[in-house]
Amino acid sequence: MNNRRLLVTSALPYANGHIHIGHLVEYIQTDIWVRFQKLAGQRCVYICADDTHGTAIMIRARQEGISEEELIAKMQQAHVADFAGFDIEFDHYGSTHSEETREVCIEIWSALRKAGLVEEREVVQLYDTQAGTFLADRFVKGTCPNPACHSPNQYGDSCDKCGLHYNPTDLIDPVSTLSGSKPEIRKADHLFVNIEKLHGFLEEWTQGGGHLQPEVANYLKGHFLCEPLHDWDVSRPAPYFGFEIPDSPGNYWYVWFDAPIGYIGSTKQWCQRYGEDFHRWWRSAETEIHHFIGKDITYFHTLFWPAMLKTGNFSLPKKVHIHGFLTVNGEKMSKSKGTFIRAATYLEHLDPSYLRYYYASKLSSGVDDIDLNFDDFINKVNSDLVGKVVNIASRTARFLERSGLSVMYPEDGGLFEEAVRDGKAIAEAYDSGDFSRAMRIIMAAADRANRYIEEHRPWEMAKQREGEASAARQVQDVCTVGLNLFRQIAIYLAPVLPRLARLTSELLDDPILRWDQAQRPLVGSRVRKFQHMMQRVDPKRVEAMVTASAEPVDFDSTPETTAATDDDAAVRAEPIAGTINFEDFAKVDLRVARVLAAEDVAGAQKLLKLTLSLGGENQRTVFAGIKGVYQPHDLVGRLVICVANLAPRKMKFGLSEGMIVAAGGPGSECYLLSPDLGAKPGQRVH
RNA sequence: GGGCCCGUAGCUCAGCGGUUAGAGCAGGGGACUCAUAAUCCCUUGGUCGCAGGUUCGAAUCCUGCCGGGCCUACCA
Repeated sequence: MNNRRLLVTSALPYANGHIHIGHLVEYIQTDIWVRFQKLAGQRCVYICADDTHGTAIMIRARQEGISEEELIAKMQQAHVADFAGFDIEFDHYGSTHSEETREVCIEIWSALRKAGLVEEREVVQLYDTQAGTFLADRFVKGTCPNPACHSPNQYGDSCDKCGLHYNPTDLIDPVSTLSGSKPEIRKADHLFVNIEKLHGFLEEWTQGGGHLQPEVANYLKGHFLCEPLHDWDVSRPAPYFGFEIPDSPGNYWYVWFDAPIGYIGSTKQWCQRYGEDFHRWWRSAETEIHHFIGKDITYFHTLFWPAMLKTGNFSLPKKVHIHGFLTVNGEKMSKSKGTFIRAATYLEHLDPSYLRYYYASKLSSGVDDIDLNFDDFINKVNSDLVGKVVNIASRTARFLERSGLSVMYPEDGGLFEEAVRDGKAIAEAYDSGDFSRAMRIIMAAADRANRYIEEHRPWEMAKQREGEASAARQVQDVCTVGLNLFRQIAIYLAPVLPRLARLTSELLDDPILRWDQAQRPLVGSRVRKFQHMMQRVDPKRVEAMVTASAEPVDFDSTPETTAATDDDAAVRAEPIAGTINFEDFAKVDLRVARVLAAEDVAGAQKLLKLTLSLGGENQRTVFAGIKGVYQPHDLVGRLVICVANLAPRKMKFGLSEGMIVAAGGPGSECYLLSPDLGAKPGQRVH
């Protein structure tokens, strides 16, 4: 396993949005893996870049009134800053909008042509004459073509009301979301890659060689490779922000064609910068290529990408590491709930080490989703990192400020050796991507260290009369053991917590640079004055971060949303009730009703007597506690909502056969609900 | 509609065919006071989503169902 050459990539973030905590799962995961490999002595290069092309970028630049180049430059700057804030250390961070990427695109394209894999076909699409562009499905809205549905305001691919799938050209009254104008149907020639011709190769590559996690290989086999592969549409007609296809003027490569090529383009830039031989990295069996991606882009990285590399005569990935998605508190990230947290927002409130450790403690080599649960997050970080790990240094280093570490490593009951043996298992876990296993082993070592200190009670010996050399030496020995156990742990955690490794290096005046430093105890060296290495997580800061994230500060919000300025007084006064299922809800029969008559009830302080019509002969007498808020003559004729199947209740003034619904707290304001225009008495509310 | 993944103690997860199912955190009791109310010892707590099947033996394999997450859509 020694002396490997590794070229590692994370998926290229799209230049249309900011980095958020969901993205960070992948970059932190990759960074930990890379740092581990480097620490272990491998030659390892971490390459990434911004993904900059496509319609979305073009549109966004127009909206902001700047050029695409300005937009992507601005975004790249923001991305780089976010990554740096989380200690994600790329060897090179480039852009797909580069000459190097263009060169490689041309190279692979020529190879595809030469291999006879490119075909031209006509595609019918909607075209926005005002914006001067073809419209992707999501840029068209109209009425659902299903005669039984006809829901308005549906996207160009399917109806979210009836579920029908159709072509954007089938929409009734289609409207471009870009200009609001009515698009026209136009034809254009597109270029397709016939990857079915590489079916045999893809079958072999995906199913063997350990290039993919077993569940991924299985998934591809069952769903793509069991039948002919579809041609891949890789061109888009002008206008389009991207690279124009040299032998097909007016057509551009689709963003997903050049995005992965950005891995190679960015490596090329790195090679030029450091005088490396490009061919040794991308066209040589001596280099292992490792891609880290999310499961949503499996398809591109495990079928198209290997097909392109193979045809272009580049090295194929040794492994594509696929991770799941992030949920927050068990749910998909939500802008309104404040769980859609941008990297920059996180950094304003919390230490990046917390998130790095938390993700590490949850990541396995599988494709499972991981959940960020804030209570768990606070507990885990405080208890594992501050209570256990940092605590070891905190309770021993102070005793060694004067004496330094013992000159000979003392007898420790085999603890140091035990942790040396752990190092092997931890290294294997890191290498295989099973970080949560590594964290578990490390925390067990931390528990042993704390127990050791507890049992040997250095503080008692320290209290003994001054001048007792033997007692002083005992304190020194016990703390030398404790601090060495801590140092091992800091080395093992260095891929996850580079900051802690740096602080440990400073404390012991001995830089942590290599994994195998954990195999030999440090002796005789001085110990600097101890300072806190990590603060506990303050739950208030987490809360503040969520609150800050709930504000609609991002550029991505859809135009339909309104900035919410309402306060939460009502919800605080009366908290949301426990969850019910649909059946519970369905038991309540709410109906539209018209007020036929309304009268004061003699002797009653709050009640009005209402006669309601549910249409036809259906009439109800209802006593409602709204006297003083509504005048009887204002109610007659209006529509209200009533609970139609509520058990009748005998009241002092007569039988009430239902209830009308109103908003507002008890005894305070009261607002009757009424249906929108067009509702008829007797209609049920669903 | 199709698919992938998950469902084990209050919470987060490990175990993935073989002794009485484990850990951390939280809860309860005690000890200690060097340490960022940290640490140490003891302890409560589980029909391993449900129902069938395979097996000498199933949390672990198979089938179906239920619940959750996610992806995708004339492409699966």
